[in-house]
Amino acid sequence: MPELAEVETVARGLRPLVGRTITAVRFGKTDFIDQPELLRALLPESRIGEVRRYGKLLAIGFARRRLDPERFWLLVHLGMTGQLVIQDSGLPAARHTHVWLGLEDGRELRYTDIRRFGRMQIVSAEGLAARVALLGADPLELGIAEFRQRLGTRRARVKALLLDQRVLRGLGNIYADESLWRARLHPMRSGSELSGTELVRLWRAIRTVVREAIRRGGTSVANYVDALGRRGTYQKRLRVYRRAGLACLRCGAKIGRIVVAGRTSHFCPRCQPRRAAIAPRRGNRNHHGKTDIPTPLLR
DNA sequence: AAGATTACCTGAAGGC
DNA sequence: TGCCTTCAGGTAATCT
Repeated sequence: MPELAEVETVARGLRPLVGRTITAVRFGKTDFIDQPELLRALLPESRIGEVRRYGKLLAIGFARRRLDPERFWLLVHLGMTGQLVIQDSGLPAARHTHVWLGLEDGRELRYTDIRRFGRMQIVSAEGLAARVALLGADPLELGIAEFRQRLGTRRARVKALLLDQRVLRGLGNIYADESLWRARLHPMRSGSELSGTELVRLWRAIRTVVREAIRRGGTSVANYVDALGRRGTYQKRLRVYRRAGLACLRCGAKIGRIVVAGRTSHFCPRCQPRRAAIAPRRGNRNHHGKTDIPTPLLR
């Protein structure tokens, strides 16, 4: 579910809680929490100092109010169906709510997760840094040079690269498909086979798609809601995702559906050809040192 | 190194 | 209505 745009929207919704203190912790199931006892021990009497997002990972910074001034971070990954919602403690909790963090003003920060693919844990500043070091670049922060370096040198399929959080952090199945459609690239193309122009197209497409998705509060195709329980509206802007069998909004061809990198991928077989639609020039040599075989220019 | 497969867990949707 | 299968926005482990 929650990809970069959704998690960013949740993070923004949580920021008004900065300065608030947790008064109580209550759990339902805890099998998705790393050391639930630690949360129970540290969170009460701790003040929310900061809310950050690294890709799909939420990091909520805390400081103990009394005792040691030690700071720590609550990491929350929403998985597929995780929700963090601020609610009045009087309201009945949704089914599958497993963590309640009471606030001094009578509200609660509640974590609900139907499938419990999400994860929660407390880490130190060093622990946070170690986690972030495993992640790739933020799609909105990296420049074209680094983008080229990170994708253009890899032989894996471009769809797999977009989904790999060590390459770029924050893209998931929806925004990967939407970005590839926008850039007119087949999901099975290899990173190293992409031309400079194609890489620029992809870099731009990702920025456009993700920025617009954030502006629209994310995509709600099933469960996703923000910290105030509101759905996003980017689902109205989707161009290929979940449109298999329908006409491509750019060329009219029938949108296809294949599995790439173990994930369902939607694409337009005409706009996103498997082979680069580049007219080869005489004497042009590809990376194998062989002359390019002319591929029919579609469209 | 990259890809395929499986697993984690629950619910929705479709076929019969 | 019920039963069965398939699929779902994520990630990690294991095998080839």
